[in-house]
Amino acid sequence: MDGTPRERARERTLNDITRIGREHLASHGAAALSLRAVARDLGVVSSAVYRYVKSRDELLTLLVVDAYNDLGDEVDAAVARVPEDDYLERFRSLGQAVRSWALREPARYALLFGSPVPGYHAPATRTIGPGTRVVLALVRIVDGAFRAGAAAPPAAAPPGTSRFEGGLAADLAALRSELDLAVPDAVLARGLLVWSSLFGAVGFEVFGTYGADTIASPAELFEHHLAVLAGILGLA
Amino acid sequence: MDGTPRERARERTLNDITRIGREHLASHGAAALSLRAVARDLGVVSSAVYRYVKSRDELLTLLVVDAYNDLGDEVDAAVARVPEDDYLERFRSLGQAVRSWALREPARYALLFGSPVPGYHAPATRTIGPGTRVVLALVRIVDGAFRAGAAAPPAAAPPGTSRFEGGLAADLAALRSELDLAVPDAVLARGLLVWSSLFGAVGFEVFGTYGADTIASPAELFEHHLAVLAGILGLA
DNA sequence: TGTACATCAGTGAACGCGCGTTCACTGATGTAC
DNA sequence: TGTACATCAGTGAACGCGCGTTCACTGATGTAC
Repeated sequence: MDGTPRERARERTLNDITRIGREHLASHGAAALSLRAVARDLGVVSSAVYRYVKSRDELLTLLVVDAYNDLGDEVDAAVARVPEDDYLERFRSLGQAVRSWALREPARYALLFGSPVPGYHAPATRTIGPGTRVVLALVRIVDGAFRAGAAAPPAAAPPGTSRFEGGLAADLAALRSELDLAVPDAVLARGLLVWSSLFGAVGFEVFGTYGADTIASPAELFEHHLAVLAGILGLA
Repeated sequence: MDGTPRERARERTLNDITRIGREHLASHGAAALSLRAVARDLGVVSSAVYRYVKSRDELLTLLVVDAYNDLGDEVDAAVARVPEDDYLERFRSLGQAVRSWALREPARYALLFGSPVPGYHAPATRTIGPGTRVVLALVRIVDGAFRAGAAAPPAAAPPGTSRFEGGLAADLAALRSELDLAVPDAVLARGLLVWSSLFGAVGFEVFGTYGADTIASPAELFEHHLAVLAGILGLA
């Protein structure tokens, strides 16, 4: 709300650009996102967009960050709606939030979790923060449950694997210290599995990998998946 | 090897086209796949390609089917390498085959399991068969293990879900009769979860969703994931 | 075996389209004195 | 309060590029008699 009129106009235009970009993403996909088309919809000559955005890639970055934050906001809100000590319900709420966002915004979901856009590399400095919000929220739930004694850690090593050693143990240790976690390796690794499984299930649904005629009740199937995933995390 | 010389030449050229298509897929992504570029690499004028392929979309379909079959062949071979009654090992072999194919062929993996190509719809009649080979192989393992009494079915309903009812129960029943399976709902549904989880884990790795610096030992992490997934299928 | 004809692969030009990016410019809005 | 100057949004033309698809054509290969 503050800033000179010029600054406010500039911000409004930037918002218009990302909004139009979102719309093009939805209708034509990330690979076809074009500055010229955005300019057209903005009602402005194509070169004018360069006052706001250095290049097509920067527009993509804008949209990536925007989408990560939108998803992150929604997930955080969904989690916060559940009492802090109801870890199972917090987890399910997180999962449902991811799914419903993805179904509502398939193109933005594809931008974040689908095929990489050819020729584009998201600059880590700008995307890492927003890009880790969901997994962070998930890990916080798992860690909280563990600290509260509300999660039954896996009794034995899963069949066929040795205990955690070598590179993986180092990865897990680094994560634990970086995020200040209490969970042991076995639980943290399961948290990562649940993370990728969640997006696997959502991706199959959003991208239509289940045949449409095969699974007529995807919502129920997803409910089931969440329950099983909660089970492997030991959430009561 | 048979057919007239003309027919053999035609087949050779068609193979060249799909091979070049694969290469372009790998270097530029599906959305940028272009008949003109393929023609250039084939050493032929762009309109000549239309003798072999009706349109760009048909080339994409060719590549989709080709990729599904390549993956399917590799998975089938990996599974067949393990004794029929070693269900756990057959499952792990399947998972590893999917992962190694995906890492070797990231662009083709993206074509099959990544974002849909904007404006392109795979014709079901040609892709359903090849597209279901992996899940079929997986379900066969799970069903075989169940029939042999080698899988411990989940003891109780997962927490927070009712028994299978309504649409989901109908979906599962349809699958069971269509594929001539013996597994109960609870196991079949877990099979579907494992299926999507497998591709979730592979997709995260192929698409770089784990930060590269976060997970330095993805192979070990994947081993772990497979073991846990085998566990939720009750494979000994 | 030879000839007439049909089939087919590949050519080259053209259609109309869209793209990212640069550049010198106009004119309005803001700022310093 | 008024004037001189700086800043900045937006213009319009141009650059060189690539795309899918159609069309009438040439010339080689195959086939029927």
